[in-house]
Amino acid sequence: MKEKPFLTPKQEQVLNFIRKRVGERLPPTIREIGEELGFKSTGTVRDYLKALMQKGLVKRMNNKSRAIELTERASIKIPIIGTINAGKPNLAYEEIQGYVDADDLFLGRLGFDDVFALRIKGDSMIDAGILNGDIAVIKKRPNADNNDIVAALLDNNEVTLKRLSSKSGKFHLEAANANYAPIFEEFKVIGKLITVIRKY
Amino acid sequence: MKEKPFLTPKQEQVLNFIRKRVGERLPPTIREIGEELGFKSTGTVRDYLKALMQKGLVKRMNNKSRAIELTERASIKIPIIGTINAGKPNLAYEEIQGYVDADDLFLGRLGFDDVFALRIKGDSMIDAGILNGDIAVIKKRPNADNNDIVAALLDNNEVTLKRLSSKSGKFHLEAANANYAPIFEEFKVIGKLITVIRKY
DNA sequence: TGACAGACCACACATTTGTGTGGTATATAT
DNA sequence: ATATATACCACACAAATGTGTGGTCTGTCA
Repeated sequence: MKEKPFLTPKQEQVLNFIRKRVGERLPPTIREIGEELGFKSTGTVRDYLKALMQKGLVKRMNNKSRAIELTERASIKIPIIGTINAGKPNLAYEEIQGYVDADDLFLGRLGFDDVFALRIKGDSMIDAGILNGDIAVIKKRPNADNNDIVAALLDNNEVTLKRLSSKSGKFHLEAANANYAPIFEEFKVIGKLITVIRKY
Repeated sequence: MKEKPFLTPKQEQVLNFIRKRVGERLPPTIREIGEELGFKSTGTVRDYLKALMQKGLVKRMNNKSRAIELTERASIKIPIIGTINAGKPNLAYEEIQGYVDADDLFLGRLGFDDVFALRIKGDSMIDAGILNGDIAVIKKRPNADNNDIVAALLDNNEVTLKRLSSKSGKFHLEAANANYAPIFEEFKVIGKLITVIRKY
């Protein structure tokens, strides 16, 4: 008995082309897909799209140009790999543990309006793994919970990233670095840390 | 003399709608824009698009449906703020220091083919600010430079993230945690760390 | 020997979508 | 007073794009 692959090679090519185009911004038209893969008939492409739809990989809207959507299942993902088999020359993707969705990995469906970023200066949060130069993505909020890392506005009009801490009912700010003293002065929480990104 | 805003309010509405749709996957058609903003003529929308193009905010391709692209200047960005003025109730965006491009902040124009991610287990790189649970985005490469952080394949078929180090001509792997000994055994570099992402 | 899926093509047709010309009206600049 | 820009609308038309029907050929499954 042969292995019945989930997708035929051609189907995968079609899907990959859609992935590529979606990633590059504009989903392709039916004719663009055909052109790319060498199909001379739009009907052929529709057959493939039908197959991909039946397998739950793409969704479409009727009569709308370029309205091809990748489903959760097919969207652009980065594989999270675990152990790699040394016998293989390339990464053994059979050992994939899961996927990181390229899109919502970091921004996802957040409204862009309530999000801003701070570039970290200094080492006051180094013990929390937040280094100088990192980008801290903050979701605006006027408050946060105990132990959350927050962006706070200090009296001197500076913004700082610190851990919110409550001792005996009152909130204060704590650095994650023994060289910095906690801040007990007035401050205002302006947002909560949701993501840290560091580029090398 | 009145302030001459860069964009009229309506122009900004059009731009924001395009931003929204682009972010949601499918750029709008001219008629979709008109519908959203209450324009009854496609000509009106084209006038706006023309204005936005002249201001260098959008690019278009002729005769292609939905082929509206945001330029660098107009693309979806997250502001990096610096000092915040305490006098204002909201974030003072006048003090924006720059922008992080939402897209290429982390994945950018990398080919998805040569990228994978590892979820960090353990604390062996903690002094490099890479914590348990972080996602390390790796670009596949068979080699790297001294001091690069790399994903390496060990003899026991495990993948590990360590700093590549050369002493006396020979490469070995070093953890960023005094509790872990350097690795002098055989290993193969499979990729180089390009980004670390941590979600809270 | 069907039955059926994969892999195609040819075309006609319907819709959607982009283009272009020509208006109207208001406000500001010169 | 006359441009010039904003701010629209109405249409006609063309090009792009999606839909649908009806094939052919091949291989596999039962």
